[in-house]
Amino acid sequence: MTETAVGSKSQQAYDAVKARIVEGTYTPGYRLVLAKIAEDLGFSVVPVREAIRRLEAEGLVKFERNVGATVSGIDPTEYLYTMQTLSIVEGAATALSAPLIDSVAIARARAVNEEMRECLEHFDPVRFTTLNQDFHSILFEHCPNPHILDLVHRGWNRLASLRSSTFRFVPGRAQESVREHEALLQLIESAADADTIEKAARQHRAATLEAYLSTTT
Amino acid sequence: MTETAVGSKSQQAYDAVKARIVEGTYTPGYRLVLAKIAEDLGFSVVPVREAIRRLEAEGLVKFERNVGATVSGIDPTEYLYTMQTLSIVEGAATALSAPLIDSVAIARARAVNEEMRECLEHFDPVRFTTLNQDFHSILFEHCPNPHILDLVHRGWNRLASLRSSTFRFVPGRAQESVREHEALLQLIESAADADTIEKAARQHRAATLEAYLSTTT
DNA sequence: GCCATAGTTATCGTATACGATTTCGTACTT
DNA sequence: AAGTACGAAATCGTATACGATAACTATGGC
Repeated sequence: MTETAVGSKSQQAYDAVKARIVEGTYTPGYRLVLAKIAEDLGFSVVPVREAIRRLEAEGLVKFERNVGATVSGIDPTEYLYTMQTLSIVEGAATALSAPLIDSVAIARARAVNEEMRECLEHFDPVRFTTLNQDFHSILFEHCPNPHILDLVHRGWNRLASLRSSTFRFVPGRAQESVREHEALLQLIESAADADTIEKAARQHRAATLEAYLSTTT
Repeated sequence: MTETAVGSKSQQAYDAVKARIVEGTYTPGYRLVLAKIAEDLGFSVVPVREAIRRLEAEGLVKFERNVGATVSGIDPTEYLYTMQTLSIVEGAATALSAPLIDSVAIARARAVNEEMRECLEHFDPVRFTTLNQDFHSILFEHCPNPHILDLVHRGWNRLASLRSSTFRFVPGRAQESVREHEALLQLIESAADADTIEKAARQHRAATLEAYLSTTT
């Protein structure tokens, strides 16, 4: 058995659809027709329905009764709300996580940040954004409260569909970002109090949001 | 048609099961058998399945593949996590909401708090807890970010099943709580800065959690 | 007398089928 | 020519049916 972990067909359907949304095969506004997806995947509509409902609960798709599901786009307002929410929960998660981060994790994070710095030369927004997630994951992943961690993951998920291009819109922000990362690491290393770390982490994300907003206005 | 607003059967099933969990008909650990619920409600299992999945996404039920769903209990750890999460998101929601609260809403909140104070005489934990939710709802309901608001609602939902008795365990906390409410109102009235309000709201909830924890240890 | 194993039952997972609702196109009326 | 009403096609919502999985029970061997 090479594919033990696949689980139920609902699960497979969930993974498949989610993957296509994240990788951009299904773009925002795309009409998700149950029957068609079911046929593509090779099974019936029932598991697909469940998968869609789960994605709806996570906010990745919008569902309208008797009409159908569409990939929920991120209009600027939606982006703002999501980022703001993420700034709050991620800030909290990072603060709670900080005391539990050992020195090897710090080193890993610093290495990732170094890669980001190098990446600034011949700037690749997609790669930069991936590294950015890696960096922050290291910081908040030790958060002992699974609920908060779950909220952080959901936030990242919601951004996933446009995540690949976040820094495309605000290239100038990238350098600041790398600097703030280092500052954040030093706060954690020096065992700064939770409130300070939370504020810094929240502010870091809020700054990215503001940078984005200033390009559109 | 006297029941226009009921919507789909999935929705009805969702509402029905959720109601029974909240009101305590289905206690934590209760085994939710799809076929039985379907029969009770008078329709087939398919809509019930979807309802259960939604409740799972909200954390009200736990689902195990090929085994079934049970009402997710709140062991002390779970309670701690939920309260901590709620303290963070509710604090943020209250701070964001504060500038938008007009004087009539303040007056309403104050009236509710007055009721709570009266309620202290011949203490009724259930009524007190209901009023407590009313009070806080007034404060955070103006939060302009729907995602955060949604997280707050989910948090309250998770607590719903044991909410009716929260203050039964910590009767001493009730008086402090009323005092802190008034302090919170004054902060909002005086247009205190967001950070101050957020801290106060968060601390208020954290204090309830600590009071609860001190009874068990 | 206890443990292991096979059979049974309860319950879930998925497929298929059909009725319900919405949407879109077309023809008819003004 | 524009608007409305009717009808057809697409899609969703739910029911029923059956196969799959896991918990339970009883029986046999040690």
